[in-house]
Amino acid sequence: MPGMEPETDLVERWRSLLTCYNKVACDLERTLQEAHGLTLSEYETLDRLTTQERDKRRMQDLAETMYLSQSALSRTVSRLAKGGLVERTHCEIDRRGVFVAITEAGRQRWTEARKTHLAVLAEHLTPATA
Amino acid sequence: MPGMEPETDLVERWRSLLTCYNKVACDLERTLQEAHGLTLSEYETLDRLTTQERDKRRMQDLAETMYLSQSALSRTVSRLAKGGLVERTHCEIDRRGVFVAITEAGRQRWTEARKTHLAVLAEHLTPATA
DNA sequence: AAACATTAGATGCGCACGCATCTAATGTTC
DNA sequence: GAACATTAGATGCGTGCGCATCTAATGTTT
Repeated sequence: MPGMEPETDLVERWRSLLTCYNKVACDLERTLQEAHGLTLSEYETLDRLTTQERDKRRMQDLAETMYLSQSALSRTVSRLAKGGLVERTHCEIDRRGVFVAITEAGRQRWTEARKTHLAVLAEHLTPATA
Repeated sequence: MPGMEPETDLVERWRSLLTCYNKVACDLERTLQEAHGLTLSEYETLDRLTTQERDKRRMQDLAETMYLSQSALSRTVSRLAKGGLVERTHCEIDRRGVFVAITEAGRQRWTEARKTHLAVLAEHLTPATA
């Protein structure tokens, strides 16, 4: 009898996703803040900016690869800019657009934070973690 | 050469977890709110109260099976109580403790919301979703 | 039993979030 | 080219969160 109780499976999968995610995210958030003064979103933003080869990214492109709402990303970039980890430059061709570029300080901060990030991840999801 | 690049794998797993979780959670949050006036946390709390057989649960026991901080759970239960979906009763033996019991209205609301919940889950994580 | 430590849960606080809206620039239509 | 629609990103607003702290009840020590 196929499809007997797929609901239970579904809910169970979701619950483990929920639990697992929150454990990791919470720990990451706390640890990154303590050790490097970065929010998880801030770290992830820097990460996108270093990983993707281009040195400049439009907000929009950045948004596509992220999980944040448009407004949340906007504010995250604002915070990073205020801290000097990122620079905003107007797009010449389309002056509505905004380019975001990581600064040297940003790259440095990211390099340090990366170790912490990896350590926390390793601690939580090394084996098969649902 | 074992352990060559476990870092990349680790980060990739995390990223997909992050993305997947946020998609589902965000949709769930929005849909549950619209259709039933429930927060995700509120729904999950009701879910714990109906699924676990006991009719009464101490805050502490409830907290163990959940992903929320103590304060967040406390406020979630407050909201549910204000809406009449849950009842708090003092524990006689240890008067610091608080029992939480789902009400008939709560059970009803949960029953309706469950359909929505399952539908959203099905929509997002039917196949192999990382 | 008086003083101290611990524990259960509530609450003040600051913060990041999503939604809706606003502003300014670009595209489109007549 | 003037009026309207659309688009990129910023901002007002309300909300739920975690952390730290507070309150009240229980345990423990002497």
